[in-house]
Amino acid sequence: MVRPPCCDKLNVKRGLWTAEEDAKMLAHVAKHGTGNWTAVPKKAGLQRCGKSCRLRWTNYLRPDLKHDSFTPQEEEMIIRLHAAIGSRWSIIAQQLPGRTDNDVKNYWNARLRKKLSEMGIDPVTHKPFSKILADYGNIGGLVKYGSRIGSLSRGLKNVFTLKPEQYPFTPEGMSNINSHLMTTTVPPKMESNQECFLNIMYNNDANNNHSLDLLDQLQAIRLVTEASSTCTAYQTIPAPCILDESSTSFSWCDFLLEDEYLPGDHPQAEQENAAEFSSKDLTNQTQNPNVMIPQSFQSNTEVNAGVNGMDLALQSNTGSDDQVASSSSQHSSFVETIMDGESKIFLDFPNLLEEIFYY
DNA sequence: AAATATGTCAACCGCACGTGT
DNA sequence: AACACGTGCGGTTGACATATT
Repeated sequence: MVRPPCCDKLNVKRGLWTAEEDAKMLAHVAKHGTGNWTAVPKKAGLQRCGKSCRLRWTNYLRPDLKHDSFTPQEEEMIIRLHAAIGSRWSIIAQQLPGRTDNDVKNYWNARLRKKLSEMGIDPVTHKPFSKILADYGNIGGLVKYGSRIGSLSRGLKNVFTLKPEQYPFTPEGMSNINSHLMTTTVPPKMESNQECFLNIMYNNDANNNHSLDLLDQLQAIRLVTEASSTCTAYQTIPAPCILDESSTSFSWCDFLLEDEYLPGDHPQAEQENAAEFSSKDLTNQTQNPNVMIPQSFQSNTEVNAGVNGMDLALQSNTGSDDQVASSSSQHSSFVETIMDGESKIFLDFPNLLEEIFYY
């Protein structure tokens, strides 16, 4: 069933708002408050769609909005949160007082995405392009022109795409991709800047005053939402790079190694993990079957619970079908597994329901 | 000075979800 | 259960401003 348009498009004004329209809108809200937006145009004497009125209010006229440029602190926060939860602009905006989701989204698209790209970091996965292509090469498939590499956003649209003019090699020459990108596309200086940036942005920082709890919780949200989405998403979750801020030993190199790995890449680690999962950590797994926590991660502080969960969900999701199968096998269905995992997350982070999803 | 390219950001669109009937 | 409606969200567009050629 095709939904009818929310308003008669022939009789509504579109485009930029005039000062007069803004004044009418403000007067209406001052008198009647917000809500029932479909009735607002008529009541306020505006030839606008109700949706347009709401948008104008929420994105521009609201008195609590900041209209100045983003601060470095806000910029950093956006990058961190984007790394944690992706393009959930409304959630990110909630952590930045006076900013709207539209502000944050525009700022990301106009500035931050480009900034990261220029540093050789994929703005969607927050991983170096060279790493993404190296991983992609490891998969073993040939890359066709126009195929996606990295940039695994929910919508799968905002992607880093190979174009013939950008990478004018033939498919037969694909074996040269990695070396080409690692030696030519990312010069030493860029790598240095990249590592410095990543250390500052994603690793522990004594001067960092952002809420670790919040970021951990957002990680947990992403775990839940990603796990609750399609099975395909299991293979496309971006790496959680902002995570381990409390760990003093965490570095970018660790991140690269701890990142989603392919079965066979680390046979020893797989064995160790398998042993751990099968024995004493069973308790943890049953508490949250989607979050399998090996000993190496459990040694961290409790505040990393969500983070660890994310890491390991990634491992199980992206690397080992066996792990997924074993965790799922404790439940009668995939859906039950997801539901149990979700319940556990919200038990662990009860304030998520009150704070993060407060609208 | 004019043409073109690029950047910014307000606004629009379609879809999903929650709620009421 | 099915539908209508209101609302919110994320992706995209397009107008305008600014920079570059």
